[in-house]
Amino acid sequence: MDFAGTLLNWYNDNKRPLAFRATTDPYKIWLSEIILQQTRVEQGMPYYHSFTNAYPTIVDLANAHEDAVIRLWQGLGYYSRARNLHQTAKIVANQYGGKFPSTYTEIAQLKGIGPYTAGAIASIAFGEKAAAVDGNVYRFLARYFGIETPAPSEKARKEFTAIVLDLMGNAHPGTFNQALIEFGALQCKPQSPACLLCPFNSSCYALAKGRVNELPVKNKMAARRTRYFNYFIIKNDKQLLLQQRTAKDIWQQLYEFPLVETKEPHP
DNA sequence: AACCCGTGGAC
DNA sequence: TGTCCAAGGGT
Repeated sequence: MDFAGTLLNWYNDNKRPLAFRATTDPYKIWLSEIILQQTRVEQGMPYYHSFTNAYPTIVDLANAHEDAVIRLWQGLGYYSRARNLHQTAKIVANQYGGKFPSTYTEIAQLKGIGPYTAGAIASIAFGEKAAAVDGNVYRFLARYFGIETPAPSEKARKEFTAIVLDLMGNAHPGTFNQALIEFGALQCKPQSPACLLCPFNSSCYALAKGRVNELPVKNKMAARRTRYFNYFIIKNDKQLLLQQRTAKDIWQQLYEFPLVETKEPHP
């Protein structure tokens, strides 16, 4: 059994029955990919259902008020995803006649869609042979082949894209990409991967070399700053004072209590 | 290329 | 309690 065959057999036996896998609607596949960017499946799934329920088609989403879209997104984080989602819906509705573009090149030009998401949509919704290299794919292949190129980086993205396209062969691109992602998420996990039960354990570089915990090589994350927001709750019997964040900053366009920001907690 | 953008679960 | 970081993309 070759790599693709082994992977697809594993996927057939182990894949989760996720709602966005039960549709061929490019709109819903796109929506699921945007929601799942840097977001766990368990956290994103309620939002996927909320959006598909509130906006059954991409034209419905395009016709919504942006405030309503952002409000429905509230709690998910990375709100630029919601703004780009709405903007892209309007472009598809107005410039593509409500029909989602069907090629990687066209899809990749839309806002909020980068190399990973374009590859995912093109392959899953339209069967185009494109790679969808996310963190799961990078981890699995870095371990399996012993690749030490630090990620995320442009160099790593190109290197892994070429490998995926080669491994894919003539398999269905969308199924193969989802299998690769699901394998990374469920089997070749970041911590304590299930190597004893892994169908690739007889040919995995990292397992053979005892380097499972050293791969993949990751670029160190930028240090995070801590910000302190001190809110004033101003209200009377009927009214609550809120202000909208219009600045190009965190929580742009969301509403909040009046506040002062300080460098230390509790001034 | 480096930094920014959120939230919540795992440890 | 603190740190890490997830189906990344924009600038």
